[in-house]
Amino acid sequence: MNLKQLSEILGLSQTTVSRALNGYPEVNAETRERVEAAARKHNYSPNRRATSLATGRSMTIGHVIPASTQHEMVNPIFGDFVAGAAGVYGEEGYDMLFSHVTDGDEERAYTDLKRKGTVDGVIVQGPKVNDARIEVLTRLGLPFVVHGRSSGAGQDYSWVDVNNRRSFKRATEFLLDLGHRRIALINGLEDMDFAQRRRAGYLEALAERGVTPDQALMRSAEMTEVYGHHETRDMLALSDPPTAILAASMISAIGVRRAIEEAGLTIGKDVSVITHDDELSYLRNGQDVPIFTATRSSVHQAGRVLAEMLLRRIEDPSVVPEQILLEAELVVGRSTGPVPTGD
Amino acid sequence: MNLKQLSEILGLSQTTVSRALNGYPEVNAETRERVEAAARKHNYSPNRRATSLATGRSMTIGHVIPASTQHEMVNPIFGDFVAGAAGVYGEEGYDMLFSHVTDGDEERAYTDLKRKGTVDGVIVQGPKVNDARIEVLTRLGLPFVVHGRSSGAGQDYSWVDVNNRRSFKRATEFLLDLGHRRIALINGLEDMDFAQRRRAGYLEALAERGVTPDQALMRSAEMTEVYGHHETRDMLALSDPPTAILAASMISAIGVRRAIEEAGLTIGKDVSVITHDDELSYLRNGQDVPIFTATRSSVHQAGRVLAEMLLRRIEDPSVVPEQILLEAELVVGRSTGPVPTGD
DNA sequence: AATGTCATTCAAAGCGCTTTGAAAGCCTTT
DNA sequence: AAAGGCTTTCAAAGCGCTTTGAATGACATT
Repeated sequence: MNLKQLSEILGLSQTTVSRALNGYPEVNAETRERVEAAARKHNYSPNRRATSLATGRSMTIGHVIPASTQHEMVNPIFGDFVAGAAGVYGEEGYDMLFSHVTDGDEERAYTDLKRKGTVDGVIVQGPKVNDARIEVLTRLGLPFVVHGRSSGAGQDYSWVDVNNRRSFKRATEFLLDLGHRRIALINGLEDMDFAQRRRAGYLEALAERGVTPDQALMRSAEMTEVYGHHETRDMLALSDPPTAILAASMISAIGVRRAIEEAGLTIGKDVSVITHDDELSYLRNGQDVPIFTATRSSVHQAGRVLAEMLLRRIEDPSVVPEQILLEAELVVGRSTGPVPTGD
Repeated sequence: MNLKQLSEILGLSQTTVSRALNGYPEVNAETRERVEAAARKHNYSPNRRATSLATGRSMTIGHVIPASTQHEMVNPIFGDFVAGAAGVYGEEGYDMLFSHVTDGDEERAYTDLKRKGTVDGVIVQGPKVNDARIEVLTRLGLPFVVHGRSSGAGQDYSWVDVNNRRSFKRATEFLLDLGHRRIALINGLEDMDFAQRRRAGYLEALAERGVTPDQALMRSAEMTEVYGHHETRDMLALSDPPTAILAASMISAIGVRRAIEEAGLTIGKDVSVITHDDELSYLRNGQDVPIFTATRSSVHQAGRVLAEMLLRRIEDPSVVPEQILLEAELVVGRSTGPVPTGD
């Protein structure tokens, strides 16, 4: 059932039927009702591709997944973020498209997306320091918003980010207040912008209290469970092990906990742990009392906010870029305590 | 730059340029080269929507996410599965589209997808017992494959599944061999088909050894960490607590571990744990020696296999449905041991 | 009665591509 | 020299929709 057939059945022109269905005012109320009834009856809905070709809009939002950072996709954080965005897309009638790109081809991918008209806009995830994508997208004129920021990207662009520097600074201060001096940072990959900012906050807090940072206590990699475990085990074996650990995600914090327990130590007593908590649906930080003391910020919510921002930009691309900086809460759980008195 | 412009530049008809670019044989070799060079030079690539409209193929695969089972998307397992599928789509030039559907509207969503021509096929995830989607899709004639099976769906359809019954039977037997008799099952949601089969395997093993199943030791819910923790804590408080636990996923197993340790017990000694391990990228089951004894089957691999199967069906919808039953390995880790001798 | 206005409706062009059916040009065969 | 067969190219139709510009008819105004 297509528009032509429907209009023939109704004895109307395609124009009138199309207008009736799309809510244009210059259609007789009675006619409109007849058309709508017929559409329902014959189960008509317009062909997306044809509509898209005619209007120049695809009603689809793109997410480009590079093959290397394919890890991006398997990261549980990704799921919650994307689910947040998808909720908004759904409400507004947009679909979400993932384009899987072989490495280094990102620029070409965006160019293609624009030229082929596959999507109306894209969300940039996991921005690195000095991320090239921002310049490419600005140049292409393809509407986009960034989850996070990219230091040194130059352009003025739309983003939503957590105040990573401040939240990690506060977390570090919290540990310092408890008397800890040997504080380790199990960070994410440091070419990621967020990881840089977290480290900056951590270092800033140490500096203000006159604590000299120790390279041996600063680790950086993709935030898996095994990684959290491995680095913790490694650091606990040091002659001067940390008494507190800052972890970058719930997943690596789980590895941290495993290593601490394997070492026969008690979390929150022998070793304090603070993690960043993205409020992942499948990895809630406990039920009533949080398992981990944590800097908390919902990545699901961030997904919603970004999607809304992007749709606004698509509506009116001329609007000036928006920036939203979310503050993370510092919630106290059972994983932190005063520094153990040496004996 | 579109086809018309490109053909004007070249002094050729659109037909010839289109054919040259699409590898049709009836184009002079020299002409083809000229066309290809020009296309590269002017950075031409065909408009997806127009191509799609003309050919009737969208080169897109759909995944429908119901709002309720939106949890589906935030499930870390989902990420790995989808990444596996996305890899195949990428290689074959397909895109992946997520359609977010308000609840109960799934049937309409599929109907729309078909009628609007948005996708060439869909992957059905998380099939329930007697899943209605299979009948709908068969009726619509929209190519599809199922990740898992749906008992009682009647139709003959294509699927890839893990032998859940057998793997949970083996895991149970493994525990029985170690002398365990109080074996708990922390299952997934039991309207999910896979959970039913796992329970069947578990019960079968118990029955063959003459062990009477205990309802108090069988739990079922969405496989989060908190759930694993909660049920374990609850069961350990029983007057006759389990000495072994079967968990449905790494995530809930992590919660199980937490509860065991909180109770001051040692995993693998006081309580044995076996989990199903989907080989999630961010939640590897240890590095060399597995953390948990586990039934292991890569969900990433399943994603690849299903995607390939679907593309085959799209190529030739008349081909008879394929079915692949994957066997899970039973790998022994440090979470299982002989039943503690009562004292 | 002639003119102007408004509310409705329509025919046709256009979005950018693929594909059908025909034409043109050049060889080969008779 | 005419006919037939290849190879290569092309004009035009068609995919299903939106949208422009025009037409129609009813009604109010002069």
